[in-house]
Amino acid sequence: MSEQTQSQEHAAEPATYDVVAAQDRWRKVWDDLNPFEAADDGSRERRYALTMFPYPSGDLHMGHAEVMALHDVIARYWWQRGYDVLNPIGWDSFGLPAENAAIRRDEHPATYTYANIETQAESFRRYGMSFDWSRRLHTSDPEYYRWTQWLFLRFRERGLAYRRSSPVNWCPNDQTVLANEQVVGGMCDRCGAEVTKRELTQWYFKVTDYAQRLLDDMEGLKATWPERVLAMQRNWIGRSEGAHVDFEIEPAGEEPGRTVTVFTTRPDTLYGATFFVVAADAKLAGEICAPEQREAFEAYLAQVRKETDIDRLSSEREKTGVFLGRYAVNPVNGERIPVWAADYVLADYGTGAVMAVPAHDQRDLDFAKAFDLPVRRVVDTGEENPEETFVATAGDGVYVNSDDLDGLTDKASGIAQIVGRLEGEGRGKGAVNFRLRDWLLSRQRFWGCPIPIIHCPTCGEVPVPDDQLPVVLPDLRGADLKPKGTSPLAAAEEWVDVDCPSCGGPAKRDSDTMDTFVDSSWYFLRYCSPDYTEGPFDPEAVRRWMPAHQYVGGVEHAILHLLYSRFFTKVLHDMGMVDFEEPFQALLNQGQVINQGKAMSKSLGNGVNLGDMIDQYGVDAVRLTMVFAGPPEDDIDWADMSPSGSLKFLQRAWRLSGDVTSEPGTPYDGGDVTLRKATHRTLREVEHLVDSHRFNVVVARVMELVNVTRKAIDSGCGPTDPAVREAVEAVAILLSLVAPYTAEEMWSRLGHEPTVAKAGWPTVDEALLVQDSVTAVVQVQGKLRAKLEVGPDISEADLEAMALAEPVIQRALEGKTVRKVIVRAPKLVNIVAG
RNA sequence: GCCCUCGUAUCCCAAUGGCAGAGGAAGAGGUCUUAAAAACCUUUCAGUGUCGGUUCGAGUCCGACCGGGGGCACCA
Repeated sequence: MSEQTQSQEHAAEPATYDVVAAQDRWRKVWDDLNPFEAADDGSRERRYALTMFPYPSGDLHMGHAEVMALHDVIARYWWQRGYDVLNPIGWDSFGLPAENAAIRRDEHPATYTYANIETQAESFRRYGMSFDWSRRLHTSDPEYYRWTQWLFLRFRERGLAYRRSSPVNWCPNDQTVLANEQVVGGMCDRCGAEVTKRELTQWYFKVTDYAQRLLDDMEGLKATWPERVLAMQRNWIGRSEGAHVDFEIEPAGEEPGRTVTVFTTRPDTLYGATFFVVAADAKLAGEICAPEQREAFEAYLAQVRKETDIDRLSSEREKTGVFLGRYAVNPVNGERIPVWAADYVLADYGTGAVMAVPAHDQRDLDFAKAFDLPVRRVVDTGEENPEETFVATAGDGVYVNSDDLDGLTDKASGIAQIVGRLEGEGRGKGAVNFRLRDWLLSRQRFWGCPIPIIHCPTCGEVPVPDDQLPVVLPDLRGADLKPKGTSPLAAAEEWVDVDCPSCGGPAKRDSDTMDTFVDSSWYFLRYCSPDYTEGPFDPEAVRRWMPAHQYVGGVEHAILHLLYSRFFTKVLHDMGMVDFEEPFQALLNQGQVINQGKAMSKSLGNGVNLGDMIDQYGVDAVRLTMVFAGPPEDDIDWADMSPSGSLKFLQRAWRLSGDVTSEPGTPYDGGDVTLRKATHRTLREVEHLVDSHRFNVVVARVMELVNVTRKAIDSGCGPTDPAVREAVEAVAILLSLVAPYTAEEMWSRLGHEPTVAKAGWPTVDEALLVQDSVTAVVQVQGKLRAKLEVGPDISEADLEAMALAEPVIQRALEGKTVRKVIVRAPKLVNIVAG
């Protein structure tokens, strides 16, 4: 500010505050006060505010800015309400990107990772996050992954971690296997390369054992989790009800007969089965193939193996397959039907074999058409006959050509009858099948948690004894980490070669590492007792804090991380280690920050750098912008944002604090009632708004309070009125949820000691919530006709009488009979007349 | 194809089934200023995607459709 303008100012008060200086000043004060460590002493009710821990890739971006701002509103609100808040932070610090970056830069992944963590930690501090830094953890620390390994071994003891050979998703670029969840549209979730299949022996978690419980327990989350997340998990688990039906495969020449079970959701169409299909890449196909068809089958199989998921996903695809030279016998009518191998049947769903009912399943019908196989309608739905139209019908209808089912008219009884019969004859039974597959957890990469298993030629799989955990990653500094299709760990001979813990003979360590989703499936438990050495967590500490009251994070983890964490929690429950079955009581998914129509990202070049925004507008303006942008779960279009508007508002709020002329501690009692009412009404409303996550409306309410306070000072009760002090103090406390630096500036200017973050929520005076008069609306036939000023506790009878006495109403009712009067005192009267 | 979700002013968005507008952005006008910025004041703008139903009363509840976003999908 120039000397000239300063000399013209009456009050020597500047019109704005120095954002940068304020950030520097309060950052130091907060570091000294350390106000956000959870006391965990039982003096106050506990609340656990959890935010999805970040992956340490470079510095923070606007996505972090949004989720952190929203999350911090909740945590800071809880502090103000007097709870003991657990608001921890940590890093999901194992993973491929660090490894790839390290290969590019020719340095150790740990160097890159821990440097990024420091950068992000510093940015979070600058951003004013109310984290409890004393509980910070990193999943790549041996003290952490020791317990990841320990948990793996416990899962294995319970039969929930096992090894098997099967075709797996393979990313040729990252040179590692992927879980189903990491394959999106046939592409690698990480690098976008086309995923292929490989036959490999891999570790799995038996998440399918928990499919039904994962589904059922979502009932209890309905009120507090977003419906779309529950819907996604439901889709992913993919429960379907039907039956297992046994078909005999006839002996053929030397080949013996055998029983093959199929899963079907339409056992009632069994009489319409005209052929039988086995997944070409299932073991079964090779086993039952007749010798004279062997050559044709092998050729077909080779062709199928070459296909990528992209090929398979294209919907307009012609059906392909090959006859296996064998016949199956339909258990209900003894009919012989040919057995084919095809790629439209999946080896890893159901039993890898289906009964084909072309009349009532479009895929089977397409196949029948391609190979000129018979079609037989067994349900007449009233639609055109699929035998002629080649359009399968799937609805209810009258059963035909179905022996004892004939004449039934609905699916439910058809299914019940045939399943009953099959069960009676021992040829089938009702069954449930899930789309969910077991979780493939091994990865052929270096920067992950080693699998604590030793392979011994004599003893087989031997777990590393608990007292030898953790199996620490070898220091491969300088070694070649480039992906080669086998884990880089396999090449570290002095690490791999060990004595068998069981027989003492020479053995080798398992050289795969775990999927990083294993690390993140239990970190929220570790936060409760991050230094505990007797187990992954202190059961008592977990009992005190868990389940987390609020989890905040991106919808991109709707399936993967959240499903896995739920699975882990249920297993731990069954092990008796925790006494709850769901880890996250409530879930909030923030939207994405969109720029130029797409989510911000480095590769698209549409990113807006958080540091730049902070330099330009300050931390508080950025936080306020993110919170005010709209409902938290909606996407934010950066083009609609106005951080400069946010800064303008903050300065406007801040100016109020300089106008207050009363002393701190002045009783508010005698203050201007109108302003006091506005203050107390705002506080009460904000309580409800925060609880229902309508943070954008919280900001609007604070703006409103700032506006009326401005008016009160300039043209109302004036700056000396205690109500003004009360209002401005309330504004500071309210702003402390969103704009901590500005709030602290105001609090200090109001004559208080830091920190405003712990000032405490003002007690709402119920008496000040009562309005002197209310505007009652009088409607005739639902249309507004008059407004009345009435007392808030007017009786229904009085209000009705007043309404009917109103001249406007009497005119409107002329020549009509009043049929009904609806009175909702004190707000509304609706007169029905005719 | 199945499932979830959203649709209010120029834009972002509010509105326990009860007066459609709280807040912001943009626009217009004004006060202050030599001027501009800042600040302050005033002000314009929709009948809620469409159709139907429930109700005394529907932006809100129900159904169908249209449009946007998302999930699942050769899953038998």
